[in-house]
Amino acid sequence: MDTYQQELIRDLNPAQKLAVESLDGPLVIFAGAGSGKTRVITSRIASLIHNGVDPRKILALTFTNRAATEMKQRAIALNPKAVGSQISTFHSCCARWLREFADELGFNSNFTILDDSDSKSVLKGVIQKSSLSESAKASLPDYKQVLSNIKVQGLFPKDILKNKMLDDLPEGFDEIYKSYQVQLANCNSMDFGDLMMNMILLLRNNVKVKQILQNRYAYIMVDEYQDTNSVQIELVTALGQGTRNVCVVGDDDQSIYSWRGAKARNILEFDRCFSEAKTVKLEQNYRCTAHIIDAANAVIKNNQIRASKKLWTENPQGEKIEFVYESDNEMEAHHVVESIKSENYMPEQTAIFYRTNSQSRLLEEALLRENINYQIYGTTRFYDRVEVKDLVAYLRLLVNPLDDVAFLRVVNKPARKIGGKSIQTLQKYAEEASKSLLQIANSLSETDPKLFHKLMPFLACLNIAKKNLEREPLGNVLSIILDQISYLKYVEKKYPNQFQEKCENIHELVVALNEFSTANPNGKLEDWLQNITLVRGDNNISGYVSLMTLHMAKGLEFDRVYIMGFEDGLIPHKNSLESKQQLEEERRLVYVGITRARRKLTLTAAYRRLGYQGYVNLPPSRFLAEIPKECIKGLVEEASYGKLDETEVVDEENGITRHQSVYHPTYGYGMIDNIVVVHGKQKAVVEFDDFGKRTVPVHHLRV
DNA sequence: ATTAACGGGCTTTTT
DNA sequence: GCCCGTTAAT
Repeated sequence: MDTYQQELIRDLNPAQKLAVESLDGPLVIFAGAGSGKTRVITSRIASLIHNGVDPRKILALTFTNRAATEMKQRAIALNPKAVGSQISTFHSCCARWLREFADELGFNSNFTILDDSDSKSVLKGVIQKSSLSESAKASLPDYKQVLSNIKVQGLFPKDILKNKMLDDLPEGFDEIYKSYQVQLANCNSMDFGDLMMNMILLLRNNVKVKQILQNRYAYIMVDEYQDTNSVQIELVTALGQGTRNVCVVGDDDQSIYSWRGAKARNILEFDRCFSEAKTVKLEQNYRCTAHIIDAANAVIKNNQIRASKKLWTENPQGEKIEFVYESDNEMEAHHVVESIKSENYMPEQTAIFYRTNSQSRLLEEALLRENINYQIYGTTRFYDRVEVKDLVAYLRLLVNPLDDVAFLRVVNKPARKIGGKSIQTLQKYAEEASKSLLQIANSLSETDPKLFHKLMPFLACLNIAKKNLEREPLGNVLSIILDQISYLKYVEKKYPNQFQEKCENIHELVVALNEFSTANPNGKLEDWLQNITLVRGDNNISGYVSLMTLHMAKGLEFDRVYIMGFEDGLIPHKNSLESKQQLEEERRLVYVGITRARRKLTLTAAYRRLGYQGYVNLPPSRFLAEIPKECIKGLVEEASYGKLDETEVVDEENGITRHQSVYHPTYGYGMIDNIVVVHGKQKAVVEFDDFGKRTVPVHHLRV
């Protein structure tokens, strides 16, 4: 062993060393939270290259772009040659391979990748054209969910027809599925599921492609293996069949994507495909305080379906976990923000987690009020904004003229008096001629001059933009489009209140495009487009507090963590209360959340929560009762966990009851809306005449 | 006859 | 808050 390798494994524990040194042959690494998983994988990559393996023959697959980026950066830090290795997400890899082998599948390599909302609108069109009953047509969201479900199981339309066991599918699903795929093929487009499915199709049926890819990669590593679905398993096994140097890493206790087709038992059954596989368990946690690890272990041990494994740590006990029970969700947000202000953790080392995306709104408002910079991971993505999606649709049409989805999105934006009827006739023409909407639109000058006239400005804009595509930086091409269609004017008229914000987004888009052109002088618009569909903006900006769902939190770590909405109905979610399996997954979600915190953790709940319609009362989460008392402070009576206390609290002594007019020394006059217990103390929720709704201690009030 | 604008009903988690 | 069905405007 030379000095480089000695340095690489210095201060690794024995299990980690074993994992880094077992380079050849199949290997399963069970890696508990904070057990140094990424360090192990990246050291393996560095070591392989150091041993003379061509970096390009190393493939590492992850689920999130963030994981891929981090892995790549850390591998490069250990061995600069790792820059040549392919480290990216399943979806990006598949997209890359599919562009390379598109013609083998009858696609053009500039195909469009449809995101979920695009896919939904195609599905909507297909259902409307179908011969389904009206009542079946009404349940569109069902179809979208079923379709995604079917695809993550790797079922093609022909499998649906054969498989009579799938008889709980909605009416006419097989027909819808078939025409949906035909429609997508006509548009030279693929949805997220297709990226995986089409790759499988190639590997199954195309020996040439299979051999090329098997020879291309000598070492394969898969992160978060507990989250793989059957299609991804098939992909990994097919690619790894040649050299059998397949290393998978995961933790069944962190399996939180079963609703997306992930099968945690994949990691337990890895040796079914690779019978000679070795196993390594990483159980020492280097991340969290002992209190946090104790709490996490105590919670997860209530799950019955799991491999035996126990996380331990040598870290100090640290501060107790804190439970905070506030009167409503607004106060909950307020409390978190005040807490962040009062403590001195670095903003980029502070994170706030919640179960549903909608919970972020109040929190954002509270953070904005206090001028705390924050960033949201995941949805509400920049590229999901209407104005950005519209402009991206214009760009998509430049690259892929068959993209009917993009066409339909923007043909009438800004309004050009092209509504449902015009679209119908256009679709009829297109179908008769077997052309895309854009192609047929361009050829209407004789057949339908009236419609053609209405389409003119739209078509002209695209033509002008296309002419500039070769010679101008991409941002300038977008500016030309903006100018041609007077898009800013349209936005100002349609969204007067959000005009400035949307302008900034548009400007940012132009800048992003120009930056891309500068960074990749030979970069094509299609490369940029693929990136924005598959890559989310998710880097950790310094000076910013991070907000995200519990699902997004996996794989991250922060000194200071808050988990909000720790209530039965949110955590566990109300839709998961029915089955034991679903409840266990919710518990794993809590486990993931807890183990993100390095130093201090706060769980918050609200007595009542203002939702889409009025207030709902949710009891504190049942999972609180599973946390040992010595790890946590601030709990109210145990009896209330998982059960709602309906009794109204009234302060008889002071004559304070609901709907009572009161006076507060700071806020003046108001009316009591409700009286609640916070931290065992009575507080009144008061609607003040001049200050709106506030929660104040009862003893500050005068009748 | 068509298109544009307005108000009502739901909201889990994501590549 | 977002998507959809209804009404008002052309």
